[in-house]
Amino acid sequence: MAMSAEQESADQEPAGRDLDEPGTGGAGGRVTVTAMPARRTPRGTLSRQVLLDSAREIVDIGGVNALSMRALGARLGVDPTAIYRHFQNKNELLDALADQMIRGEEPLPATGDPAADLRDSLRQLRRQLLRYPTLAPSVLRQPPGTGSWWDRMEHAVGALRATGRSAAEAAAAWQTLLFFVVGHSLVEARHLAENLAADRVGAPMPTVNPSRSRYPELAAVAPYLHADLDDQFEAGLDRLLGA
Amino acid sequence: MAMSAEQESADQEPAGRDLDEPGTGGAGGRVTVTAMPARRTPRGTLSRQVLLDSAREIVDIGGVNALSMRALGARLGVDPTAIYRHFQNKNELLDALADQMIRGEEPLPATGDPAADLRDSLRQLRRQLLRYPTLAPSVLRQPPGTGSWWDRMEHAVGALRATGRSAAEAAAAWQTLLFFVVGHSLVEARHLAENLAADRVGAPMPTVNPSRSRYPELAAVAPYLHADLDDQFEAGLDRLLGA
DNA sequence: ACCTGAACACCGTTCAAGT
DNA sequence: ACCTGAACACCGTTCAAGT
Repeated sequence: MAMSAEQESADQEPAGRDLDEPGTGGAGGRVTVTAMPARRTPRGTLSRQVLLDSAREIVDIGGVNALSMRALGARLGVDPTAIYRHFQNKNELLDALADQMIRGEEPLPATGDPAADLRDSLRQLRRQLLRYPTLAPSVLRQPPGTGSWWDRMEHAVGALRATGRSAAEAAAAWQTLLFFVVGHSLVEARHLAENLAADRVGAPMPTVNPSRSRYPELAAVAPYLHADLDDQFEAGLDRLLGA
Repeated sequence: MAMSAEQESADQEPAGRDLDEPGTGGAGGRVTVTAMPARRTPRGTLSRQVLLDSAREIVDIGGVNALSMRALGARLGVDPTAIYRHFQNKNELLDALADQMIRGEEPLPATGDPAADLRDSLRQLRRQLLRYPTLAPSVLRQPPGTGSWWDRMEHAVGALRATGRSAAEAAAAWQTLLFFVVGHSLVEARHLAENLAADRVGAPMPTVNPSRSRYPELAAVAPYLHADLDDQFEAGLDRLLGA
């Protein structure tokens, strides 16, 4: 990741960062990631990679809403419209960002134990989404079966077949697993993003505490709901892979 | 629902509606949902319900990006800032919209066959998300265990227990099922939204056709991947509920 | 070839003013 | 009590111009 250390100079604003999709006007919580030494990037050094790295830093510090063409330009000491030499528009930039998030930086696990490798690769994907909580919903930009998904899919399907599953079984298992991991991670990511925005970190998911009269079933089951999200995730994998 | 029929007067613009999160400037594809008879809403008739209904119409016609405070005001013949009497801000409006999407309009199935009712309720949830493809990601605004989820959860957990599962089993099964349904539906919804934006409807998901040399596992498994998303969804439920 | 600057058509939100 | 209008501080993107 290599995030610049200078991020915490804007400590004056008490509120956290923006969480929600649209522009979010003047009210509290705007963090201007832009404010930087703003070393003017010399001509010819702008490139997709340079832009993507800066964009990821902005997202890391201020969330995806802090990422505007203007903020990105400012961070690099460059006119915002210069970005359009390298990306057709902001959507293309977000696509590329999503692709990098899916790919990640760690190699896919290859210990020789296919069952363990499969689980690890799914944990890896989850970790990757939780690392950029506000960017996580952008995974949906890359439909499974395109871009960075291919390598993950090849790896997972290979592992499934290596555990003795037929091609048909492996195909079906992969599709179900993937949707579970995506669903789980997106719900978690949203929760994480909300906590980051409110500057409380590590808050647990709201405990289900239903009124026994209105929600008798829920009340009966509440003690068994996994409070810990790691446990919940692993239990889901157990269920889908056959513990 | 009850969407006004007058939507297709803005037929001049060839391109579809906006898909992507941010404002999306001048380029093709902007549909102004605003253009309406703009009957001036008389004083005192503005309410949360009126605003939500109009907002849903805008989302239905132009996608979630067409929903701006200004557009909503214009649709009702009202100053945009009047909305702030009824919702603190746009996020609160989107929360309420998400809540209505999760709740839906059909009652939860209650045929007496708990296994069938459970599956039906999950299909219902999926349908509800696919009905507003661009709004679908907003389900993440309501974390499971809040708002409209409670009734769905009560219903599902009740059904699971009625099929003989223990409380612990029912809790674990529900959590896994929910994440699968959410993941599946969000991926589908994105695909749907993209097709609507491009004015091609009913296009299938991109077929996985990997090069046999780079992706041998994928190639072996490709024929078994469900091309049809309904089948894929049902297969996932089979897997999670024990066919 | 690559970047700049001004401009266009939008945003969400606040606040003083009107009825 | 409820709505309006002007204003503020933003957006993404285009296009002619500069170096």
